[in-house]
Amino acid sequence: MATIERPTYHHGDLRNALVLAAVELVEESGVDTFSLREASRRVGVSPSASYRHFRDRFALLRAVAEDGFYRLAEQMEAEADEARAERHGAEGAVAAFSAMGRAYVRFAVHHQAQFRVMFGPWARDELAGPCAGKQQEQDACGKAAHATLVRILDDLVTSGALDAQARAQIELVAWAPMHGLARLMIDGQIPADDETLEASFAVLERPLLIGLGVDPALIRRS
Amino acid sequence: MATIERPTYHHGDLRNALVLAAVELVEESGVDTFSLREASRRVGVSPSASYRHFRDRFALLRAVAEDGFYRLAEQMEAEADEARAERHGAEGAVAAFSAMGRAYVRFAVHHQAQFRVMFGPWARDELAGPCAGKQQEQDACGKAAHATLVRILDDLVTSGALDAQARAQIELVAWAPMHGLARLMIDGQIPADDETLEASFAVLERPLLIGLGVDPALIRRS
DNA sequence: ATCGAACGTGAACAGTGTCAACATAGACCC
DNA sequence: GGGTCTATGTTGACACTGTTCACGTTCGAT
Repeated sequence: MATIERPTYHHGDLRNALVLAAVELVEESGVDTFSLREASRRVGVSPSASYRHFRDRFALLRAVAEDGFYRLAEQMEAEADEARAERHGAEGAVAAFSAMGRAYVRFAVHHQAQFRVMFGPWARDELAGPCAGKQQEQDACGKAAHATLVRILDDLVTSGALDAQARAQIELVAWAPMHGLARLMIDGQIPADDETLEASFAVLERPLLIGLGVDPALIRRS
Repeated sequence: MATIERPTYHHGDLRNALVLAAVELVEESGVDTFSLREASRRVGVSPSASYRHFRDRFALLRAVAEDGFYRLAEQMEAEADEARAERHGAEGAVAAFSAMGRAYVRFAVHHQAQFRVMFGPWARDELAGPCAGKQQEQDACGKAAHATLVRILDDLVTSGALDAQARAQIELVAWAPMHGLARLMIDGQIPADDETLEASFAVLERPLLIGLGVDPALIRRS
């Protein structure tokens, strides 16, 4: 008794449809109340059908996370490129770095529930079972976003904006504050509106760059 | 059919017992699989008994969070005081600040699941129902820990270690990186062992303080 | 056209949150 | 003491969940 009429017996793209529905559900009502049954229902398929594509409920959530990481990487890359395009040399590299950080936090605030799923506790199992396909990409989960980060950090050094010695530290020194700000906002410790976001980001950015030895003259307002 | 023999019909301290059991359960098997029924079972009481003390499952989790915030505040305060005691003036204030940050991250790593509960999405409902008692403390949830933070930050300024103008920013500039580091560790992005903790903390600390304008000479290794 | 594999269905199980009706025991007044 | 009130705990039920198993349906290759 499928809740949605479907012309064909086979769905055709069930896996993706489930992930999409799961993203929606999670954004609507949170991770805790997320139910595999309701996702199946929304897609118009019996609950057991989902088990052809995901070993269990958490496997589906992991797919939601993966989807999030790809979107995040896209977003970060796009905004970083745009920021760099308007400037050149070290200043461009710093602007790209800054834009990437802002994009990170913005993504979190605009996709709160999905962001929570991305860093949820259901990360490192083996994703075996029927979903072993796409082995190539299985671990590329968070890697895409991380690769973007690395690329932009390297630019900071090669453009001369950052001391090569600081390069080893900056990954953590940049990531932790942004991640912290993002979490504090989506978890309700800091208001999660766009103005607060911009203000908080600005407050965080300067001391960080200066502490790392970046010339303050290279830091510009967007 | 209580699973644990209990001499008296009334438990006597059920509310606290439930919170304690919930903390244990959450640390053992994570937040997602946490069940009110199992907490009740472990205490030796029927599931419905819990509803005399908590409106629903999330109310119990909120109590777990509250418990965590008190423990966190204790820990931070203790370690900060200890660090300050060994020094004096501005150097003492900086040492206390640093110790507090380390305590924050350490607490998160040593009480991973509870820390996650503390910042979970079940924060701001109204905690009505039968648990309306202790109205005085209801919102003091995260306040205790936050008050500790404020006190130590003020010390930074009054001791002269920090420019008064930077005071407005430091709350965020200090909190976000520490919170970010903590989350990255408990969520598996960064190894969660004590050595990595100390190393990462050290990497983060310097640029932060310097970026805020603290004299590097005041920063000492613990 | 046939046949195996991939995909989807239905019914079932145990476990869950939650509620309403009932049972017990302590407190408080006489 | 006895008698009532109220806080607390129990039983039994309902709807829902994750998950599995035996069974249909369709697609693709031979």
